[in-house]
Amino acid sequence: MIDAPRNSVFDASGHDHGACIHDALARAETLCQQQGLRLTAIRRRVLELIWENHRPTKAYDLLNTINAERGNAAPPTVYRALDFLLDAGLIHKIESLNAFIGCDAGHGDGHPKFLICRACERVAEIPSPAVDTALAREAKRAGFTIDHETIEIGGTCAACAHRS
Amino acid sequence: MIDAPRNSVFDASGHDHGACIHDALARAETLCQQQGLRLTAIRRRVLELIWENHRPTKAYDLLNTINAERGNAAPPTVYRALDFLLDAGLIHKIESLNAFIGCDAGHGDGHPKFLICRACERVAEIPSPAVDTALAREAKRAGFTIDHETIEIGGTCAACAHRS
DNA sequence: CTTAAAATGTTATATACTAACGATTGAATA
DNA sequence: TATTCAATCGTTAGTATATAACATTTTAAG
Repeated sequence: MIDAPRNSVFDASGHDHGACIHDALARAETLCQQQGLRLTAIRRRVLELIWENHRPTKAYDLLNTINAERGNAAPPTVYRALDFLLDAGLIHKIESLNAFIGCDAGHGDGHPKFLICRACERVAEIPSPAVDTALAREAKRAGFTIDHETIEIGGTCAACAHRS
Repeated sequence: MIDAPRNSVFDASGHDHGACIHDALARAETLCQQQGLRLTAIRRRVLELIWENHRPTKAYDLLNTINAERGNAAPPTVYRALDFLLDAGLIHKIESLNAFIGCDAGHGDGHPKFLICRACERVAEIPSPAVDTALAREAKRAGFTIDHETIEIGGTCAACAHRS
């Protein structure tokens, strides 16, 4: 068996989740301040819920939670917040799950890529310049101009494989 | 400007679409025969409609067409056919579009990867062993076992870039 | 033929997302 | 500080995507 590398999302040991959420929100505050964006109460709360969950989170789960808290949320309430967070680069949408996850900047400068464990439902954002390079080469061969990449790898993480 | 390679889906010239549909259905018949699967009338018709369209095709568009033809189709009619075709490997789902496209085996032995032109809505299934290799290496590093890859590259094909 | 499994029909419902418009808030500036 | 205009939010309604559950029909195998 191969251990998940330290700091991988798949390695839950040594993960101070409170600090993790706090850091993510602090980064969001900073980014919004720098860019002149307004991290309003709803937007902040949605981002916080996504990080608290620390798994791909569905829009309607967010909606239910927010409704329980404030009582007056409708779908647009949540979808607008999600759109804002997506545009700001603070979250990503996982297309294959119709769900949203906090951006941990694990993709570096490249396009985001995800390893998605079907057993524990956790998602690791991985960098891979080699993948970007290979895709860029294929696109060039086809004369294709890349706007956006959806790269979602489903499977089983080391911890879950070990458990079973 | 770079021309799309011959035989690319993005190169419409020289594409005999009638033969293309015919070949796809013949391949499906053969595959089902070999595997003991039943390509029933509905399943065959859904596959045919997807190939006729030759673009990512929505479930409810299929539903409307089939309803116009047979009059008694409900969502499960179409989704069951789609599930069968997906399981048989005869079509792929494009997650970022919630749509389905015929498998042209352009991925070879590797995982399917798609270039999706937002202008003409065409999709090319591309092989890229280099991408597969790079992803396999990343997965191995993380101790992650890959089941399925969703790789969908959105952008503009050569022909559409040239037109504008 | 009989029978059991596979496939389909049918109704209902769950989940995902957006359009449209009025009310409120808040930052910029007259 | 009062005004104003754009951004945000509330609210209603509707569209789009997908599945659950169960009845009926078809089909292949015994």
